[in-house]
Amino acid sequence: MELSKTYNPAQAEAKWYQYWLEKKYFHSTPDHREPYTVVIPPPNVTGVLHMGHMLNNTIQDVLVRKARMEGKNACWIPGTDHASIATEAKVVNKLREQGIKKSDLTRDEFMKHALEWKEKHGGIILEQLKKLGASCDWDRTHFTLDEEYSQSVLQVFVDLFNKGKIYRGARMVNWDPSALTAVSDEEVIHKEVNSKLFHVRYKVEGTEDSWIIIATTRPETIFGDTAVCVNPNDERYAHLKGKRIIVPLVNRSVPVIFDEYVDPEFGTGCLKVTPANDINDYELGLKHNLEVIDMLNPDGTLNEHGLHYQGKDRFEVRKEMEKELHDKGYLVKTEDHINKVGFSERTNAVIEPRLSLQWFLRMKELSAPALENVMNGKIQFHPDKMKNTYRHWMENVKDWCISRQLWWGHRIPAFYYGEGQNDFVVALSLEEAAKLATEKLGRNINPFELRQDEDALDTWFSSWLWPISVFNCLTQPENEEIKYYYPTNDLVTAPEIMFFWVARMIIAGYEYMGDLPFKNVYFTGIVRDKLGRKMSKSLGNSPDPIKLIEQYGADGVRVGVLISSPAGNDLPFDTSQCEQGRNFANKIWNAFRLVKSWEVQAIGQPEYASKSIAWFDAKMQSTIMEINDLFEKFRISDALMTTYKLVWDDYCSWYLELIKPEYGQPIDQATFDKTIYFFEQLLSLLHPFMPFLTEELWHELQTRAEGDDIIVAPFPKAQGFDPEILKSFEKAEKVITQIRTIRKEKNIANKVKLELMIKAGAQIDSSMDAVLKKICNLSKLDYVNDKIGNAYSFVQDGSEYFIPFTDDIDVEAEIKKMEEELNYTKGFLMSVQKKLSNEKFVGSAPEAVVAAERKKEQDALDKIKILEEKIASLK
RNA sequence: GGGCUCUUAGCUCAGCUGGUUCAGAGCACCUGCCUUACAAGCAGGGGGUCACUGGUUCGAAUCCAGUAGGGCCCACCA
Repeated sequence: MELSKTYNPAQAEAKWYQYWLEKKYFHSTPDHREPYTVVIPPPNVTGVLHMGHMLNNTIQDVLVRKARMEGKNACWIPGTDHASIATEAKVVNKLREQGIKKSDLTRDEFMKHALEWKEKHGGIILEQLKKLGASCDWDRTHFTLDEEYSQSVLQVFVDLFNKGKIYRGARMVNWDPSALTAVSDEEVIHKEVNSKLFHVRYKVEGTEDSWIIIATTRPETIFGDTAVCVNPNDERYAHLKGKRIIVPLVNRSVPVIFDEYVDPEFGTGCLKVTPANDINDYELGLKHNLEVIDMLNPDGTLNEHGLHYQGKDRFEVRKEMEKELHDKGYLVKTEDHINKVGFSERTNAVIEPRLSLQWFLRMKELSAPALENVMNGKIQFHPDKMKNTYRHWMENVKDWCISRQLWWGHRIPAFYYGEGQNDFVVALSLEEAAKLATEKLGRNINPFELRQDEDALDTWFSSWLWPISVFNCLTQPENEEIKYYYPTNDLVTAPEIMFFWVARMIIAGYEYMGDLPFKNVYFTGIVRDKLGRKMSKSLGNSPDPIKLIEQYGADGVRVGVLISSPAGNDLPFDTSQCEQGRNFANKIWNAFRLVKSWEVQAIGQPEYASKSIAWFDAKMQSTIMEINDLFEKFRISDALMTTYKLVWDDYCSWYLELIKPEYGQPIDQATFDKTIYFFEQLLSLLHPFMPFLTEELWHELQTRAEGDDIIVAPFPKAQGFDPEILKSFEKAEKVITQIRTIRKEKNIANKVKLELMIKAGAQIDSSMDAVLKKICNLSKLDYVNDKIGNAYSFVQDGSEYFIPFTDDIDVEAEIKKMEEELNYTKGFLMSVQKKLSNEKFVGSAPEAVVAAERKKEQDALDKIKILEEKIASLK
């Protein structure tokens, strides 16, 4: 059958993925082998694959496949995250389109809709990962809202509550008025925005015409003002001591308070205080015992305190108030101002500080072992410098607000028996709660008297248990699986979620397992477009990964995303990289076509072939050492590049060209066998990066016995090798390049045979002569004692090489070329001699270094001598 | 504002504890080639005061200090 000139990925990909699944190669159960475990960073259940996932999961698959080939019991656990805010927002939107308001639904009804949504869209992303070749154990797919998983989340909540780590309290939280929920500090993105600084005058109470001017960016919060604050050292306002101020529009009388918090340099040095709507003002309020007036509804509109603005959104109010304040003579001036505003990561709404009752987790003590064991290297970060960022956060860790005012999530297992702030118990079930309440109150409490907390837990409060709960350790303690697979080995994730997820998993690991959750954390970079912008859906600058796979093949895309993506570095992605990957796949395919085309016969092995085999074997062994070393250091891109060069340059460009029989000629058995063996070794090295192509060729090269598949073939280990062969070959390479250059410059076709005469220098190495003869298409290779006239010549490693003219040449040009080389060598010699004449250098540098310089000097002198003689002879 | 980090070829990056792995790789570029594995290819080639300024040293891309400019994280200046 005629083989296609190019590799056709689509067919191979479908075939082999199915094959691997059928053979259960991805499936893992505990056995006697060393485990190698990776848990996937669970993508949003309703998400679709983007380039970030591609990068992240390709790296994981490379690690997992390599471990599997190394004979480890590789287990890569997939799954999805319920992503409460994001998913609930999607469901709410969808319902709105259908004319259904969330507020019209009961919690159960809403959950039903959400689950339907999840059934419909859930897990698309996992199907997409299969296209990429991800070798996850799909039998172990988890979802953070699954029953058993949920059970473990609630158990942890109850446990931490009982340990006194969880408390409920009124706190200023980041309120998302769009999602109607509190969000954590980490979910708030601060951005600089252009705004206005409004200078508004407030009248001093009891005076006719005495005013103070306050600068604010948020005039609408005037309705919540309960004080005016100045710096006690500010002379300008000393006269306000004991005075009260009338807040404009509302005509509320508020006290003047003095606090060093106020910066006299900013604005007018006079601050309006709205404790309900600003975190700093809140602190001031606590300190100075101020009244708290919240003028905002949860959805960001003004409430009854907003008077005639009631029901209008805060931003609309700001605009209208500018006019009203101006018309009524309160607005002194406005000036442009740049300030930072917090936006919700999920909904992009402007975050409002809001006072509310929330649940918190005390972090300080809990996080101590997590900090310690990263800093002491028990858990390693790649790149290592990420530790610094981690340390900074951990040392300043704040309590974690774990409640969210959402339904799509784990409902907080707190049950209220009264209206008081502390009239509740925490338990795993209603019955248990009733029992506890009965004990607590000393009177009988029935389950139906209890009311469960309406809030759900922050999504990260479930994902922080991921490496533990995928093995059901909390619900089935000490089970075989957790004992076998935990701690997991490597975690591959994005630096953005170092605090959200990585840090908290480490915390949970030490708290619940008494041990680290993973040994290595590999931080990928952010995938950016050509212009350096982050690839995102909203910008529309992210290519569809599935289309890319269709276009370039999964292997091509995998190579494309890995080829220039060192750990921790951003990946500036361009589809041309996938082209490079596809071309590489094609190159390998064609190497296979060549090998496949040979006819094997029982003939003797030529010397050039045995030499080439010896060289390539040494080259491959030394490169395998390098590759394994790079893997150990998690330098995945470099490992790929090193493999790439071994295959393309050394195997295809050098080795195959060397041993290739002339057209139509057969090849000897020994050489053929070795060539196949090398090919198989290379395919094995490539398999983690390019799983489909390698499996395809593995089976094309030979008919295989049952179970002889590359996915479980041993990953090559370096054998010993003779470095001298590598050196000899390197020298030969230089000579070959010289001859090729002559051919090109003199326009001598490759098929024209040439003669080569060598006047050997002291360091001549003739071990590769057969190779030289073969690849340079030489009819003759002889050693001579005297120079050859009428020949092209060059000097390499102290020996002179001559190629007798095949026809007339330009002598002048030859002389000119040699004179140029002579000049360069003389300059080089001078610099070396200068160094050697420096007594301090000779005195203080190590002997080896001085000796090396001396050798350089001698070599240069030799070369100059040869060149001068040559020029003379040509003249 | 604080902390961390970076600056090497047109682009993306290697260069460990200062000296033959010292100025490198891949891509891009230029010049020849449609040579029966591969033009998604082959062969050859050009290209960098290693951000800047000082210092330490016989010797600095490499160590130190400062300057400039990026990036990331944290932070309550209305």
